[in-house]
Order: sequence, then C-alpha cells, then structure tokens
Amino acid sequence: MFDPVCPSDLSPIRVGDKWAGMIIRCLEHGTRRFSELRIPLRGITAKALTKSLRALERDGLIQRITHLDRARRVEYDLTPLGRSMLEPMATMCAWAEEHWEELLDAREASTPLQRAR
Amino acid sequence: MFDPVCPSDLSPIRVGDKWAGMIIRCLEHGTRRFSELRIPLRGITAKALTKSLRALERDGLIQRITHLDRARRVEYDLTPLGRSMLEPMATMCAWAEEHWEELLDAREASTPLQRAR
DNA sequence: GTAGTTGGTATCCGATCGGAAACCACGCCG
DNA sequence: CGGCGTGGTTTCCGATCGGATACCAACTAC
Repeated sequence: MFDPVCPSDLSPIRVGDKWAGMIIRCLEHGTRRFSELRIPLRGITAKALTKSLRALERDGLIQRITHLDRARRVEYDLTPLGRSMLEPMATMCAWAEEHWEELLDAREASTPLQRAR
Repeated sequence: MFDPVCPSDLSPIRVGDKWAGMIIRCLEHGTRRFSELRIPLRGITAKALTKSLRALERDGLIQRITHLDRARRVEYDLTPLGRSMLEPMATMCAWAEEHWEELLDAREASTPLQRAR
C-alpha cells in the first residue's frame, strides 16, 4: 500500500509524526487491528506504531478499543474528530499532486553546496 | 505577531520544520528582509532562520534576492509555488480553528501514565 | 507441553532538531 | 578610527526521532 520510497516525503506538509498520516488513511475505511496496520505500513516497527497510535489517541483522533472476548484483541478506529481530518488532508494531497512536478524540479535544481554571496 | 506559546503547536498539521509555516505567512503580504523576519518570529535564532529559509528555497517555495546596491541587502519573497501553498494552509488553519476546543479537550483528558490492559 | 500469534515493552544506538553563544566579513556612519 | 547594523557561520549541547533487536504475558492450536 505505502511505498517504502514514499513520494509523500517530498511534500512539505505533514500530519503528526512520520506515520500518523498513513495511519489515518489506513483507518479511513473502517477499524483495523494492530497487526493489520503493520501490513500496509511496510517495515514499521512495533515500537514506532505504538508510539504513533498513542499520540493519535492522546490528540483524540483515534480510539483504542480492547475486546475481551476470548483472545486478546485490540482495534483502532477514527473518532469523529479524526474523521474530520480527512477533508483537509485531501486538500493537502491535491495540492501536492498538483505541484508534484514543480517540487521535483526545485529539488533537482538545488545545488546544495553553492550560495552566491 | 506569533505568540511564544503558539497555539498552532497544538495542531497535528505542520508545514516543513518548526518555523516554515510562520515564515510563509510572514511573506504573504510582500517581500521581507532577514532581520525583518526575526521580529515576528520572536526569539528565533539566526541559525534556525537561515536553516528554514534555505530549506524553503531548496523546495522552491521562496526566493532569495541579494541586492548589491549600496549596502548588503537580502530579501525573501514567495515564489508562485510558495504562494500556491497559502490556500491549502488556510484550509488547515480553518480546520484547526474549528476543532480547537476538541483538540484542547482531548489533550486535557489524556492521563499520560495510564493504559488499561 | 510446546510452539505460534497478538499486542505490545525495554534497551541501545546513531541521526537529526533546535537553542545558546561566540564569532565574522562587509559596508556605513560619525 | 571605532563602533554599529546586516546577514549570516561555527561550535557545542541536550532533547527528540526513529530503527533494530530482544524480550514478554496471555491466549490458542496442535
């Protein structure tokens, strides 16, 4: 789902920490379990995922639900507040897509070790 | 202009590094000089400002103009690309303002050292 | 009973962030 | 001549980020 060479790193806009934005998008279409989230977020470590989830929960964007039926089972879901972020996030994505080429060009054109005095 | 206890730290959305978003807004109404930028960005160090400006320049969002008339004089200006960010940024600000109370409540309600098993 | 899954924690590490403070080249002003 | 303003750079430092690795308790399946 998310490319390890994720192009979204190019965008200057970010939501929370490195993974938060992707997590929110993963939850867009319904609740997900801890280990389900690890699949699309290729290579995320348990520690990193836990940390991001806790931060999102603290900010009231997602909800953590522990089911006690039978085995251990934890689900994560967007809160209404979290869901309300999808709209501004879409705006940002649209901007990034629209100016994709310009962003790439700017990066390429920058000669990192020069600065005219 | 920018409160040292800036409420925008509460928003999970960020543009570039710590200062980039504010710098862009400072340039919204016209070109600014290095030392002019330091005033609204209360307490920013020269190093931090330089770093943010270089990053924004590298990403093609701002333009650095050195005037050689008389004394040393450097001006910073938004590029069209940079200016195009104002719109999505406004969207984000609107979201943050709209959900301001909820964000505050969520932070307050979070008891950092508890986690039910 | 023992191996596997789930949902994590704990520890270590190198890289980066961001502030404080010192320094500096250049030009101007008195 | 000396000091001041401009636009930085350099060094140091503590805090944070994010990855790798090891470990773990509870439950289930074989």
